[in-house]
Amino acid sequence: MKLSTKGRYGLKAMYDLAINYGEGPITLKNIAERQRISDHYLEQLIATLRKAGLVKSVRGAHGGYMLASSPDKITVGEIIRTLEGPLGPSECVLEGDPSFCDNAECCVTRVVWEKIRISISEVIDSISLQDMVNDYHKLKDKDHYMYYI
Amino acid sequence: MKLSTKGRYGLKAMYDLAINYGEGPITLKNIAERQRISDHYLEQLIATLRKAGLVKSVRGAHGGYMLASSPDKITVGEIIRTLEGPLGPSECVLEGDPSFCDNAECCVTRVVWEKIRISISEVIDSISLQDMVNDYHKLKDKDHYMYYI
DNA sequence: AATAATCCCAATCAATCTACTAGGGATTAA
DNA sequence: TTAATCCCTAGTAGATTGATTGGGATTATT
Repeated sequence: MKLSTKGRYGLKAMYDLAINYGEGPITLKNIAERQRISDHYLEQLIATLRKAGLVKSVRGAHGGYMLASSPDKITVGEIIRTLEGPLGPSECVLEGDPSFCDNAECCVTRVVWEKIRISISEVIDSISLQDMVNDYHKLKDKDHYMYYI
Repeated sequence: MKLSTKGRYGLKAMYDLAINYGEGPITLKNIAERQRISDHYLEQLIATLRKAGLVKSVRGAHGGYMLASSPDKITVGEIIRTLEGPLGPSECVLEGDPSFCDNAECCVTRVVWEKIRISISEVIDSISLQDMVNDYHKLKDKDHYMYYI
């Protein structure tokens, strides 16, 4: 019941871009260093986010990446779904196209999975990158000496 | 972000035992057939549940399994944790002993994982096997012709 | 025009995990 | 004694994870 590193690293990267929103393109290398992620691996994740329209890229020297829209317009849910696919603790309750199950109409166990899926969705859809940036500034103001990425 | 079949089959099996609570020992073969699970595989899951004290066994001919306590005393959370281990979308927020992270005190991403973990816990700890049995009876009363396991 | 910095892309791979299967031993009711 | 059951250990094919490798394309700067 864990997220893979796709979702985890991906959110870290998007959060990093949110912290640096408005500063022009941020290089992959910088993000990877700050977030301590293999840069080649992160490249693949960012490619997915770019194709999904969450991130824009600038090629060539002085290029890099930036959020495609402002941090308050991007939710944690969009990011995680883009990288991990439709959410749900079981195939039969996956968002969008739950795979068919003979018993779906009357499966009591399924009711449980559905409740779990909904509660996860509620959490991740209610948190925007801006919320995370706000948390960052709160933490930063409390302990000046620490590095909060 | 899916549960493995351990948690999914395990809950199905426990639900089956809850439906048949008070009827004496239920054989593994019966459970496996009703729930359409490989019996040898289910055996391993039930062994785990038995060692955790959620299920009692009766050996020999006419033996089988039964819940160790009444369905209202057993939650979905106990069952899933027993089979899947401590819950959490990321190592750093696992229940019980979150693995150490240099950044834990000030990691904004971690705050998100913590919220997900808590919301999942709230759902699974609030549902007992008795709740599932009640759902079963409600469904059964509505559509008499279907087989609700 | 040359160069260095960057993004872009496809293929490969070791390690781990998942969902079993195989094969046999121990216990007990009939 | 026998058949029905639980109990236990080991193996395993296939999928997935989390990368690594090795290049190509684009662009700012010199």
